[in-house]
Amino acid sequence: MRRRSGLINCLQFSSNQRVILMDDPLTEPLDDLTVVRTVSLTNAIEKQIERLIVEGELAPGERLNEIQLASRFGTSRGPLREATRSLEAKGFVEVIRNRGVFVRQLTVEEALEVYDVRAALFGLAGRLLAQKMNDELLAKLNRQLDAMEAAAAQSDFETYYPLNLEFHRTIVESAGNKTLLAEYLRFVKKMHLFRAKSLVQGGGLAVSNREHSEMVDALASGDVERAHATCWRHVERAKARLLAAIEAESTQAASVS
Amino acid sequence: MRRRSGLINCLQFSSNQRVILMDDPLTEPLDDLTVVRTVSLTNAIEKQIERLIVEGELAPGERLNEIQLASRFGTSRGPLREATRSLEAKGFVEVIRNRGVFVRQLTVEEALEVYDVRAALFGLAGRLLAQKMNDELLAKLNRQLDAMEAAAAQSDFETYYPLNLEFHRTIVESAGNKTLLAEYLRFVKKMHLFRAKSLVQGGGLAVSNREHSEMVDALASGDVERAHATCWRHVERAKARLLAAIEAESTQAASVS
DNA sequence: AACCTGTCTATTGTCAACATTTATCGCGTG
DNA sequence: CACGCGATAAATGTTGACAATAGACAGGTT
Repeated sequence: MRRRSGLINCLQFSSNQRVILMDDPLTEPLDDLTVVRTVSLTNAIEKQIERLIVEGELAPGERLNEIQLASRFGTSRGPLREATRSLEAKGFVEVIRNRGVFVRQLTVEEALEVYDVRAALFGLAGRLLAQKMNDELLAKLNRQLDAMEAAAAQSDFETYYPLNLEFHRTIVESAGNKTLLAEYLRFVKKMHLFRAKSLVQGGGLAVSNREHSEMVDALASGDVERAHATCWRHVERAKARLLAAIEAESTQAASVS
Repeated sequence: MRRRSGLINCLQFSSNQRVILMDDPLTEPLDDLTVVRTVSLTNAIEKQIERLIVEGELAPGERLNEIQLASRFGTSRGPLREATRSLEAKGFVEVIRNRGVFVRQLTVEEALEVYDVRAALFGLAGRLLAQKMNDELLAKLNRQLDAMEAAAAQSDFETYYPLNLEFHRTIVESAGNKTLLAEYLRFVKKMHLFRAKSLVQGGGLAVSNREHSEMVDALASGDVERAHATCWRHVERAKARLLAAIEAESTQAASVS
């Protein structure tokens, strides 16, 4: 099949052959078709590789084999290379000339750097949101708070973690600065590149939720400076928890060996 | 010349044919050659396009013709497309499928968004730097302050502007957070995409320099919160000046028409 | 005159092939 | 046995060609 001649164009995967792009008017409604047309192969591939990285199938430090990935996605190397160059610019992979593309690895120092930047961005979100807080939004945040508390009470981490992400996203999204949101989300994703992902995600459910309550209170108070400081401090505390976890890990490893 | 067979590989330009990549051991010292070997064609092209955008040869909204640019750089379209995908991820161009690549245009709203994010990042820089200030660094900042003051006294904007950029860069760079520096620089570059570039660069030399003095004082005081607030406010004031300039421009245009 | 329609052209999307470099592995030598 | 060295294989860098799309334009119709 050298040419797909406008029939079917799909991205296929290892175990579950998932169809991403459809171009067949017989099997697909017309509305979806127009959507499909706007997505380039490069974009689709980029998203898929990003997924593989975030979900851990591609581990930090691992090399991305162009030929292998291209055949897996059912495309040539051209679009794949374009996708990896985009991912490089976003900081998810590292390209070394004549050597290949590698999933970016975050050192402890870089992870701490990212936390500081995230703190600054999240602080800005708090500042902006405090100025435009309304009842509807407050109700939404309180709902999310309750849901997290319920999950925390049962120590249900699988439920808690996505709720936690969504809560933070709501705050940044509601701040109303799209540039800020895009950067914030990029940095959150970037933390997945840190070797000890579990350490990042860990850190007391109940403790975290107490901070979340404080944050909502500060945001609702309308006190811009307080909201700013509270949101900033929340990320700083997460950074401190990570640091503590790393040190606990290393002393434990030292005592074992 | 189908193959360059390891002799000369150059990027050529319209009026002045500038040689960017050299691979000829006869004309180029070996040290430079090794450097050249590590730079991919894609990277070189990307940097050149970025230069064309920042210097204004490629105006915001303008389309980048792949064939034309590729022939101008003396390469094929492959590396060029990779370069544009990287620039897209960095937010300098916009890619529309089957239509082409366009130099990104910043609306007023987006420009103001960028200012807010920059304020947050620069505030973080101030916070970090206040904690690690030393005599040597303070002397450097004061030297830059003096140089700017001298240029401002003569209303020599051509000298003042790069000094101003360098001063801010010194602060962010000295903060010691590489992630922060990279993001900060990207946002500064992004402001070049705003239609009214002159408005961004404008805004009272003397006024700005008074703020710079305050900033250095705050950084030297060791008071983290004060340094944070002062640096943040400096960017916020620049934003306010831009906003005022835009409104002055629009009212002027309204009165003329 | 406005509008629709079919054709044509310029440009982008994608691919397969070739050139070049790096990594691997077996082999001989000190 | 360790170490360097050369042939081989595999992967990346780059290219030119072909397919498909969007925009321009001319011609006919209402």
